[in-house]
Amino acid sequence: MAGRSDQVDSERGLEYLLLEVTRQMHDHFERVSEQFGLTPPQATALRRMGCGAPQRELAEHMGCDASYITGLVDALEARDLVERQPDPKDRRIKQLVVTEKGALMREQLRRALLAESPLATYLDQGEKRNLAALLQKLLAGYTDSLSECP
Amino acid sequence: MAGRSDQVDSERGLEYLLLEVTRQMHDHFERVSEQFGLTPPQATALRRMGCGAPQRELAEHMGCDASYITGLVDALEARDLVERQPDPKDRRIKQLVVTEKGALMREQLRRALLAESPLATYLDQGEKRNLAALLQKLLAGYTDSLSECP
DNA sequence: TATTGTTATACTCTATAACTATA
DNA sequence: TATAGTTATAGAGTATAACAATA
Repeated sequence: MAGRSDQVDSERGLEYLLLEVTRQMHDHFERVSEQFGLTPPQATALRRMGCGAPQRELAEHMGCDASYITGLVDALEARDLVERQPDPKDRRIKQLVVTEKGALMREQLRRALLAESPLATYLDQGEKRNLAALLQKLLAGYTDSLSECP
Repeated sequence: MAGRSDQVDSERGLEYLLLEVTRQMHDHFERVSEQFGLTPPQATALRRMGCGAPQRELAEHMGCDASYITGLVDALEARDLVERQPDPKDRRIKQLVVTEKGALMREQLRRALLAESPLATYLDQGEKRNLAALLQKLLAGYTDSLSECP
C-alpha cells in the first residue's frame, strides 16, 4: 500500500472524498435493496413512485429511458408492490400506483436505509445537520417531486 | 408518495440528500470520463493505478473481482496508458505501471473532474472545507492508497 | 496445495430503434 | 403527426467457475 499518501490525499481533496462517499453509499443502497429482494433500480423506482403518475414521469424522474421503466414496473407489479391503472382521460397512459404491500415495503426500506447507513454510525446530530445543509446547497436546482398522493 | 411532502422530505433528510448527491456525482464522473474516451471503470482504474502494483491489488482496491481487471487493463494497455510488467521476484505477478501518456491523461482527468464538478459551482471555499471534514469522518476506516510511485 | 492472472460464460442495467394504440 | 408504452436487441459492467503457470 501507501508511500507518501498524505501528500497524495490532500491533492485529491474534496472531489476524491465525494467520489468515495458516492461509492460507499451506492454499495450501502445495493446491500439494503438486496435484503428486500429488490435490485437497486427497482428499489429506486419504488421509492420514487407516487400515486397515479404516468410511467413517462417516472422515467424522467429517474433519468432513464421510458423503455427501461417497462421491465422495472413489470417486476414490481409481479410482486404486488405496484399497479398499473388506466388513466380515464387518456387511454395511452398507465398510472403507477403503489399498493398497500408496496407502501409497507417502501417504508421498511426507508428505515433500513437510514438505520444501517454509514451516516448513522459516524456522525452525530449536529454534524448531520451541517452536512445536510451543505448537500442541499450542492443539489441546488434539483427538483424532487413526482405526482404526490391526494 | 405521501402527500404533505414537506413532512416527508424532512423525514427523508440526509440519507435522501446523500443518495441524490451520489447520483449527481456519478453522472458527473461518467460525463468527464467520456470526454477522455474512457468508461467510468477505466477512469477509476487509471486514477487508482500506482507504479508496480499487481493486478490483484487493484482489484481489491476497486472492490471488484480480479477477472474483471483483466479486461480493464487490456483496454488501458491498448491505448498505451498502462503497461503490464513482470515482477522479477514472482513470475505469476504482473505489475501495473502507468505510462507517461497515462500519467498525463490522469492529471488532465483530475483537473476536469475538479473544474466541472457541481462542487465548484455551488460551494465556496469555507463550505468546501467543512464538507471535506464531514466526509472524511464519514469515510472513517476507509484506506485509500495503492502502491504509490517512488 | 494455494495464488496470479486469463478465459468463457452469464446476468444485470440500460439505451436505441421499431412498433402499437391512442391522441 | 406526435405521444405513451412495449418489444427486441445490443452493449457495458460485473461475477462465477474452470484453467494455466507459478509458488
